[in-house]
Amino acid sequence: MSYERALQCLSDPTRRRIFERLRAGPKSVGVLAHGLPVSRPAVSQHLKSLKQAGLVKDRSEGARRVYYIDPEGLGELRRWLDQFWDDALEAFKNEVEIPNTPSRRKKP
Amino acid sequence: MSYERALQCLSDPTRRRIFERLRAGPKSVGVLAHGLPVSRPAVSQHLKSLKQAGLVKDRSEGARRVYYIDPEGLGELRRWLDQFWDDALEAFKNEVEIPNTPSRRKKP
DNA sequence: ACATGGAGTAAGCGTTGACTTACCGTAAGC
DNA sequence: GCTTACGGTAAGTCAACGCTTACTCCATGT
Repeated sequence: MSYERALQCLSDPTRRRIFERLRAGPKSVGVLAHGLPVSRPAVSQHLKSLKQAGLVKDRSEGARRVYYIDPEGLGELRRWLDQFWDDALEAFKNEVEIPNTPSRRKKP
Repeated sequence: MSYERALQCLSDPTRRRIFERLRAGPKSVGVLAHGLPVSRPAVSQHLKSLKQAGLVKDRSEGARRVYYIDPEGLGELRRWLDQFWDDALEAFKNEVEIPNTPSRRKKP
């Protein structure tokens, strides 16, 4: 239902960097923002998008908010891609190496 | 090297529609444009992007240009996603259901 | 209670990018 | 040859979006 959102989210480089940094483990917003070339509010906004796309979850840990990867959105994306992959491979076999313009050829 | 481009490409709804229509088989630009809510030049531009991302290939068939899905870009995307997926699942197990704010709780 | 730090929200700005119309090259048919 | 269909390119427009600064809320510590 929302692989569209996941794609949309992961298309942005900054958002991807945030997401990839979460791969090492859960991190707070401040920690995520530190080392990125954008301000902390920007990171907050990106995290909001990622959350809506089902790509991350968060829990509050005292005053901090800790984010971590949610396999949900990633799974949807994967399913969509896999289903595509199968069809694509099969269709590709029928189309491989059909020469360009079999009708007429330029003669210099 | 270019899963970034693939993501960027597939994030656009129109481009996705074009790409998904190619799943049924190779199609010319005109056929692709017909039935889409955008003009034919727009489709041309999208196809250019898709091609640069390694998501489609084209061959000329007389006066027509026929596009079809190229598994190359799809494969890169899939590899990136899969590698992510494994890490994400494992990391997720350690983080499931940690309650919010174990320290202090609101009492109404 | 007050001060501090961590994080989400609002408003505004600037850029990116998806779309349009108009134009140009090229291949097929008369 | 000329004409017609097909498709890529150019230039310009407008909305979407990523970022910033400012403000506010909440949780902790002294």
